Amino acid sequence: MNVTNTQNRYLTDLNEKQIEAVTISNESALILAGAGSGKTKVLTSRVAWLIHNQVASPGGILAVTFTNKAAKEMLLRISAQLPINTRSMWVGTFHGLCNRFLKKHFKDAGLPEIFQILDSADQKSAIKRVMKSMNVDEELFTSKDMQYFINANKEEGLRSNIFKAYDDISKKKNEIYSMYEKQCQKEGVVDFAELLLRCLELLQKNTAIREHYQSTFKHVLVDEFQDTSKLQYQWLKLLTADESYIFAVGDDDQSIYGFRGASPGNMKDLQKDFNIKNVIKLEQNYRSKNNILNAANAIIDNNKDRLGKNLWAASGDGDLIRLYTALDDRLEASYLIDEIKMLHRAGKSYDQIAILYRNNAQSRVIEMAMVSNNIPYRVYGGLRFFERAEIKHTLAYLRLISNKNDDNAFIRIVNFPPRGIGSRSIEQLEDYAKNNSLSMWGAAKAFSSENKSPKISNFVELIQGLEDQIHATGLDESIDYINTYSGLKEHYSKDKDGSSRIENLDELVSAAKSHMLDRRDEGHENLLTKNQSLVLADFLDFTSLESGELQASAGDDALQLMTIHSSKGLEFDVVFITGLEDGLCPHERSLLEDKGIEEERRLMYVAVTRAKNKLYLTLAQSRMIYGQATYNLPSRFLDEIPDGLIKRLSNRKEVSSSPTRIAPYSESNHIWKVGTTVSHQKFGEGVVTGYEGNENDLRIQIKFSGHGIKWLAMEYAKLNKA
DNA sequence: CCCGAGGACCTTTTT
DNA sequence: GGTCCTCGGG
Repeated sequence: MNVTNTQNRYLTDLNEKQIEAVTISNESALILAGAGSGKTKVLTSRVAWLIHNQVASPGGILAVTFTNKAAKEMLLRISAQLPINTRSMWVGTFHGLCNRFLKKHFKDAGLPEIFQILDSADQKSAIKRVMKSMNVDEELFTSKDMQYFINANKEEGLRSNIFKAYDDISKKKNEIYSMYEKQCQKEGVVDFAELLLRCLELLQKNTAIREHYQSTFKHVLVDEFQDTSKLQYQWLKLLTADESYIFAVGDDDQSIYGFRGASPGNMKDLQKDFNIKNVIKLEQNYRSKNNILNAANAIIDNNKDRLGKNLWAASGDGDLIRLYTALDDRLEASYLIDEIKMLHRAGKSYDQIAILYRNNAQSRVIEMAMVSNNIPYRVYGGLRFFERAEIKHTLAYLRLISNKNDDNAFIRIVNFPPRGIGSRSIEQLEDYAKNNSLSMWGAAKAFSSENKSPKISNFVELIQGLEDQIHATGLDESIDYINTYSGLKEHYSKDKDGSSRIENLDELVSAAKSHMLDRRDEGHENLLTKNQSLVLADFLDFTSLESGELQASAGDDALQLMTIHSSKGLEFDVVFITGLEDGLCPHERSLLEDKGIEEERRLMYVAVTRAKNKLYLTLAQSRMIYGQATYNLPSRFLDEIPDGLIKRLSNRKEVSSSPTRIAPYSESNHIWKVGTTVSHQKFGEGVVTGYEGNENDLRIQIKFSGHGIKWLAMEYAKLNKA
């Protein structure tokens, strides 16, 4: 490879493989980028290289990621490398870019100019409304099932008029789906899946638009390609015409989002569809010590169907991996405390230490231990800023002002804060709206002009007053005004724990302010001054698409607590992977799924490769799950790590004072293994989810499909293997 | 309208 | 065990 080119300062600190990836010419590429191999660096250097060498203009580049955080990071790093403005580049998330397309071509997409985006919670309540209006009770299936049905079909590109019902239930579901589509269209709202599907359909149906973008985007770059869904892949294909090239970066071993539609098979399809001759593998790892990498390599080697790669580092072996077995989950947590205190005394800052777990429920015990030991910590995940109830309330006022057809928003705030418009009045409005094909707002206005209800008239006036305010002053001031005059602040001031909610409402004002400043920096001055309605709509898009990561008190030196899933992409000096028990990690439910165990193994691989210098693996022999003590075996993944890499520690803090515990009964001694399907005379079919006791008194925990979770004493119960 | 009792639920998550 | 939702009485 010729790297002597003087023009390419973008290549100076890249390794040979990275350079090969960055400088690939006139062909599409699949870059198999292992954990810690400089994936983002390659992607942004690629953009810089393309532009610098005039292979592409900024406007000819489309780069897509999954999260806003990643998109921001990408833009930041591109502009750090290149002295150009990045405004003309299309860089963003799949949803953000689709929204941009749909906004630009709203007419061709069959949408109103100002349409609102529903987040999952909004979608669910919209579905509930449909089901209620069709008198479908949630006995047969829930609104959650329905939500899954709709999103899965949209993901498959199936509209309700194409879907083929195979039984009565799916027939009913499809009827609801159809009504839901109509309702969204009428109300001018679009859910997340719709953003993608609508955009795909726009490109499919409209040749002129499709060809325009195909000739515009010469280079389409995709990050985390293994996480793309089938729909997203189709979208990418449609945007990339014959003379365009796709540059996909991903790692099949880090595909952990199968459950939400990720289709790592796209990597194989890509090779075929884009005629990719050689996959470029980035295997040099710049993050972890070799003991850690070798453990990761050994674990992932048990998966079949990999594209295959082996990580290595030039940085030496490092410490052995420490494996600690605690008697129970509380003692596991106190081991964490001991180790962390020790590390901290040795000068390690808390924020370089992460505690990972498989599910969120596990954080409770750990958090309690942290609190009682005064160790600062931060839990990732959970409720986002824009998802908080009080924020959604103010946003609903804004949404209704922005789009009077948004019945979701109307219903949310018509009686919040309480203003004496009870469920009976709301039902009357609903009926009136239905009979006269009006929106709820339309019905309220009709009621108001006929003086049917003074309370509803007041509400109509309130909204109109707030709307005037929006047009009279800036967005942030208007939000402040709404917070007060809607009565929200007063309402929360009466609440005993309402003060934090009021703080959040004020925080929303600053969020609006900084959003406008960002827009100004991005050069959208026109958008900001010309038309208040568009300013508002733009802000509302922002609040739906950017869920608002917890305003991280970035300066704080705090321990990092998160699920393994949310640790993807991050790195820490010290990593504790906790709860390494069969049933938890791998999760018992994954054992029932096809290929489930392989995804769990990838999860383990992701967890292990987060660690730079020190890796701790911990497990507990017994653990409280759903209020029950459960006994699990050590995770099977632990057996996959070569012995030479591990230092085993066990029950270092023996608890002589604790009451006699039933020793965990080895699973190999009985036939009722976790995951076994069994049948019971009375309860029917079920799956073994745990067990406790000993030879003489063995009890098995079984989850029955119809009767929930039961503990059965094997001495009495008559069980058969199904 | 508010509050408390009772029931169902319980893997992972971004947009 | 905890949370979230629903429903019914005050």
